[in-house]
This record gives sequence, C-alpha cells and structure tokens, in this order.
Amino acid sequence: MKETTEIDPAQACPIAPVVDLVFSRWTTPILWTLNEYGRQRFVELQRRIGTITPKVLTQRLRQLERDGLVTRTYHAEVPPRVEYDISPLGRSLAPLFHSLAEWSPNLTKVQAAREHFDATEPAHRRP
Amino acid sequence: MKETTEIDPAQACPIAPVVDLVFSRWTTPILWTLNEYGRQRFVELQRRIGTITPKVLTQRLRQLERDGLVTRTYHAEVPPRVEYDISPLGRSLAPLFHSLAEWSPNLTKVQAAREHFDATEPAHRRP
DNA sequence: CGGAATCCCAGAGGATACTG
DNA sequence: CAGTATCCTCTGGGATTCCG
Repeated sequence: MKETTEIDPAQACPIAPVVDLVFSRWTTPILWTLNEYGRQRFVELQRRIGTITPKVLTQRLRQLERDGLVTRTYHAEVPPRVEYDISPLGRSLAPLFHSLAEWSPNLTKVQAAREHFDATEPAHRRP
Repeated sequence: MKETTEIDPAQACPIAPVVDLVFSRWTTPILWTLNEYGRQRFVELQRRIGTITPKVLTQRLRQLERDGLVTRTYHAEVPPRVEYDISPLGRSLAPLFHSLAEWSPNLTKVQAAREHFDATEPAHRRP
C-alpha cells in the first residue's frame, strides 16, 4: 500500500533529472571541453581533461552519445580515427555553462564561509 | 617531478568546482526546496524531499551551512525547534535553477535519443 | 523534534595491462 | 589510436537504532 503522502522525487525537485544528466562527475568536463574546443579525437579529449582514465572516458562518452548530447564519428582508416563532437542538443546546454561560469567568482565567498565556520566555536552552535 | 604537460583539473574545466558545490546528489533538492518554499524545519524539508534519510539530510545541511549557502537557526524551546533557510549567497544560485528548469523540456529529446540508440543495430556502429 | 551512532553496501571510479 | 578487460578501492548513501 502506498501512502498518499508519498512524494515523487521528480516532482519534489523538477530539476533533478537534468542534474543527473549533465552534472555527473565526468560528464561536465567532457561536455564543457567539447563545447569549448569543438570536434576532437579521443586522445585530445583525454589530454585536455587531464586525469580521466580511458575506461571512464569511454563509459561516459557512450552514455552521452546515447543521451544524444554527443556524436561519435568513426573513420575507417589506418590508424583508426574517431572524432567526438557535441550535438545540437548538447550545445543547447551552453547557456547553462555560462551561468555556472558567471557564478564561479562567488567561490571566494564560499571559501571565506568555510574558514569562518571552521574557526567559530562549535560549542555555541550545537545546542 | 611534475611534467609540464600536467593539467590542473580546475583549469581544464573551470566550472567543475561550482558543480561539486551545488550539484551533488542531495544538495540540489535541498537548495531547490529551500529556495522554493523558504524557511522551514528539518522535518518539513525531509517530507518535501521525500526519500532522504535523516542522517544524510543532516550531513548535507551541515555541509551547505559550512559553505555559506544555508543558514541554521536554533530555537531553545520545548520541544526544540530548528529552522533552515537559504542564505543570500545560496539565493544567488536561483538563476541557475531557472536555467535548469528552462532546459528540462529537452528531456523528452533525451528520452527519444535513448530509444533510438537502443533500437539501432549496434553492429554497424561499433567497427 | 532534531538529530547522533553504528553497520552495511553498491557502484562509480582508479590502476594496470592487453588488443584490433 | 581507440578502446577492452580485470581487479580493486573507497565513499556516498541506505537501514536501523538510540538520545537529549
């Protein structure tokens, strides 16, 4: 029996699905890099992102391709060449990235808040 | 020895720190709910978010408080009463949430892309 | 009411090595 | 080059119980 008070997660927070889609650990750097530098190969992507392993990069690229945010083009050459690019749908996320970039200067305030929090006596805070 | 080709993750993707801050699994629903319904108590938050456990809610609230995105107000009454609210800094994220909400209709395209991907023969895709 | 304490687990992700 | 294949780690989070 479901209770009538039960809450649908998607209704509780309508933006959660978009967050799951775009802002997982590695999807953000991948989409951002593709959006910034355009069509590029597997290794270029890997080098630009810096610390990602081939396995994880493949996994996330496959997922993004399935979600229609990224395209994959295989060139049957020797040596093989594969190019990834952001799709039109993926590119429609660009304003989002801009909003994030615009907010990022506030990170200094976050840093300050953390230092203040850590420096403040915990005693009078926790009843 | 650091190689000169080494890449700073934050430089590789400048928006990654903001994503870490705001778009973890539960921080989004918490911030969204506080931003939407305003100041409220622990249990109200828990009921609105729906499936979050008290432990996790406490953890994330503490983190958000430390980051300066959420405020916590303790009222020494019987029974005790605690109210959470979004801080001005947290409220400055509202445009971001709006951008996300505006993009969310595109989720239908994502769904379509998935179905197409799954329905397409894998054979001719994977060389 | 608003947590804290404890135990537990899946699954994302890292390290390493190998292949068409 | 563009991945696969294993193996392993580790943390976010779930379930449960108890406390002031």
